[in-house]
Amino acid sequence: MSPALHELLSRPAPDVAPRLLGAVFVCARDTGTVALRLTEVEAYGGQQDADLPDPGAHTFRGRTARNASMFGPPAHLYVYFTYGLHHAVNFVCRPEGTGGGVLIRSGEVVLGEETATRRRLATRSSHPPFATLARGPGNVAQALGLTLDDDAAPLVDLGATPDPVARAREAVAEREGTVWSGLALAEHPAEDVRSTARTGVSGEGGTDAFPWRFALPGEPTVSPYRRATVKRRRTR
DNA sequence: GAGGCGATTGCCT
DNA sequence: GGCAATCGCCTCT
Repeated sequence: MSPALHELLSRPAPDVAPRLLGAVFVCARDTGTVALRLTEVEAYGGQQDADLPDPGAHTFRGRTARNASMFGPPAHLYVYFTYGLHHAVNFVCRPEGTGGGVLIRSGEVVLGEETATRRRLATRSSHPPFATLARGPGNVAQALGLTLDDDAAPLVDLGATPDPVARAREAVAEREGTVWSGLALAEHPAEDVRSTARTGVSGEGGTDAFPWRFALPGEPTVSPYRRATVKRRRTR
């Protein structure tokens, strides 16, 4: 892979995340190819020796079997399974070798709309509106066809171009018939980026102390903000 | 070895 | 706005 993406993802996640908005994330699978123009991401920091320990991150309590890939080389995927039914995907970052990542929260489907729709219909009773095909982390993973099998998979660097969508299309054609994931960066960073507290993160990590959710304003594909669910004791 | 609960989603009221 | 669904990681006993 060329050094550009690797160099970018070697930086701390909060620096990387806003730069990913507008980039195009391609996942080519046997079951179809889908590409997303990223509109919403969240940064998750490294462990104790990062500048700012991140209590909202999976890395916070150290390396485990589940989060091992987050401590691996940058420019790889970290896919995890949660709530017994959803997958979510991160790009692994590496601030000073402490682990970290950028959660892909939402994107606009720019390639493979039919495939994405078919995958999403597997768990829905109604046809998903276009803007919701990849809105929310669980929906992103489902639309792209990502599962735990894709954890630690490498991210192919498709370069930085003025037209990442076109670049993604070219790459899909070039690599027809193979299974791969890749990222085409936008040549220029998005000018208008909104940062807020992270969605669904409980405790201190979900407050304004960590304004590490980044989104493109005005995009219909950006997920609504939700607070972390309040813990309720099970009543037998 | 057991139990709590999560970087969520979609349907129901 | 409430809450069920559903599984496995992680913590504590």
